[in-house]
Amino acid sequence: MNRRPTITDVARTAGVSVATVSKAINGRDGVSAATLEHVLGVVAELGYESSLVATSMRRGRTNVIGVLVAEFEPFALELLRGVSTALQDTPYDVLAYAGTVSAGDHLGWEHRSLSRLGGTLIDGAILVTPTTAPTRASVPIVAIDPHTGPDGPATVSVVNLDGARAATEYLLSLGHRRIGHLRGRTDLESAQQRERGYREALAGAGIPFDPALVADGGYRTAGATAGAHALLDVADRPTAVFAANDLSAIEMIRVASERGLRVPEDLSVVGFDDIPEASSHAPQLTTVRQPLPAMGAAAVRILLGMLDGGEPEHVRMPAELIVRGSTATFAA
Amino acid sequence: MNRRPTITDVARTAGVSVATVSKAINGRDGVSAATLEHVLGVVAELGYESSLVATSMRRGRTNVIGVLVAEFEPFALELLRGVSTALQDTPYDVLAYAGTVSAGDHLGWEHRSLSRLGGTLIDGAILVTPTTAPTRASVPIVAIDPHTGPDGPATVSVVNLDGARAATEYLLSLGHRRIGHLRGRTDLESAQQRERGYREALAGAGIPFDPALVADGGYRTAGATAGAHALLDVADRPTAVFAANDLSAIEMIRVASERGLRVPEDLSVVGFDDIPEASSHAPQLTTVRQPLPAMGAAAVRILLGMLDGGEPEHVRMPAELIVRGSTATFAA
DNA sequence: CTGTTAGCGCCTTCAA
DNA sequence: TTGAAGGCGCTAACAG
Repeated sequence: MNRRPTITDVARTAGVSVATVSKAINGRDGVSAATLEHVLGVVAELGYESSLVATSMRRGRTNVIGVLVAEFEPFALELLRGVSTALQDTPYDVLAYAGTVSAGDHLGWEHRSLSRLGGTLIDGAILVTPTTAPTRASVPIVAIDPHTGPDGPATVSVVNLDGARAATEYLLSLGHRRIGHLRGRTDLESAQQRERGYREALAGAGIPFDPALVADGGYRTAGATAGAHALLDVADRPTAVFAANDLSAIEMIRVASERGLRVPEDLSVVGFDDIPEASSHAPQLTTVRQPLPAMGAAAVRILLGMLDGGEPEHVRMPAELIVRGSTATFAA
Repeated sequence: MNRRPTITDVARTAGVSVATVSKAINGRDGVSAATLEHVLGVVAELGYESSLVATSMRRGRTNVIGVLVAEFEPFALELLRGVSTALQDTPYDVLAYAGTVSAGDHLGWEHRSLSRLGGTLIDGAILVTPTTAPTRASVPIVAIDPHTGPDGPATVSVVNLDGARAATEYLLSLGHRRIGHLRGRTDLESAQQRERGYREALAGAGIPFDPALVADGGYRTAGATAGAHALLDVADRPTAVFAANDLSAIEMIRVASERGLRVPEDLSVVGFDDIPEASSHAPQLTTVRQPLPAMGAAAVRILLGMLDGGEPEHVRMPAELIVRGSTATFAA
């Protein structure tokens, strides 16, 4: 647990000033070949690496991109893969940060994380499903699955409306007429669009909208439990459910099973996202795929562009229905 | 892109000194109730959050745990989930860092990352499959799937030997006699143990070891390609392959398919890890499961203990054979 | 070519 | 109860 060597240790060992060491390390000129070699030798010997913290405090740039999340859940992790891969051959390192929300923080985790890391530790940030549209950011920002629609910061998202419509229309094509919706985090544009897609598909099929068939899921397993029960408690219970994401779809299935319903025989369920769990689940989940790694990569591209003086962009990527085993034709 | 508010901004706005703001924020006493309220009001108004960088530079602790990885691949991501979950109800935030290896860095990414973040940004570190046993660390460390065996830093790993033996014995039980091994990163203890388990199983069945049936995979997709080809190039080619991890198992299957071999009909393949891809792959992968989230949680437990003055521990978790579709009986 | 100085944002003595 | 001063490790002026 001995202290890491600092630039001062290097300077003392090499018998030169701290400034000279700094110059040597950073390849500035104004250092003789002999001194340079000597200093670098000491650096290697001591195993010195400059402190990211001190450097970033002094310098503007750190060459680190931050991926800010509320929580490391599958959705964020898949994005992270894409981000990481896209940053592979750039000089940037990736730093993923999950900030716990302090109790009385009204501004949300993204504000806190941004404020704590931005301007110092990270050169730019990718926000995953932020709960708010960050204003006054100190670094360039790209939001994935943003709070608001295309305005303000740069955004990357899928065509949620089309995806949701496709999912619902697929259930309709299977003969279902009582179709429930376990909706997502209503503060996110994605959840709103998915509900809208659901409604539009119903309307297109001439089915009147029944408010009782929509319950809150909040995109999270824990949050979906009550909603799942609620949907199954409806007198004329739905024969199919379009859940706003895979996590809540999986919870929907779990709750249904708990109540003795078989999926897909007694209840069809469609999710959204296509996280890895979707295909490893039993039964495998019919879902709407978001190209998560590609979305992460797109966010990187935009962010690097912005760091280079470019304009914020708004990218929409396609969503694709993936039919698997959690859906079946409605047997009246 | 306006600058984030600093403590100085708060002080100026509130009409007090920086020191007073600091005390107010950190709940130190020596601040009158009136001043406290006023200052906190300004803090809220300005949306001020202390800079993690500046704070960590000045203070020792940051309440941030670092998960240091070479790359965000599935193995690391699954661990990250466990770490994140385990840290949920603690005051610690999680910071995952993937440091790119600078060209001529002999000491490895973990040294660099540790040196750059340790002692300043993070209070403790969890190292994922480090390439070297870090000495002289400035913060408590737990290594997952460590370089060396149980000595030095705290470690978390599975019983690789048993897992590998179980995998190989399963292939033997299916009637296979020519069994290849696509081995892992030979610098890691896990890869060595897995090869040993493979050999012991063969020996136990009275099958002489054939060096031609062992090829290097290096745990990575790209690294496994050549090894996969090599195994299939052997005159009397293996009818089954035990790959040292899932990523190389999947690559093994891809290469086999490319050469017109069907899995599992013509070639059985077993992996190791049970990353999400294992079950979503077609065919689903027979593999040896590592309880990755649990391992991440165990690392957290140990690390928090060490931060609390506890001793380093060495935890071994069980590995379990999961039989799926990539293996079949050998039809002579 | 080298060293001295100042200061990034923050917290902690120590004085007033 | 408050504020002034120093310093964490580092880099960018500037001076020698």
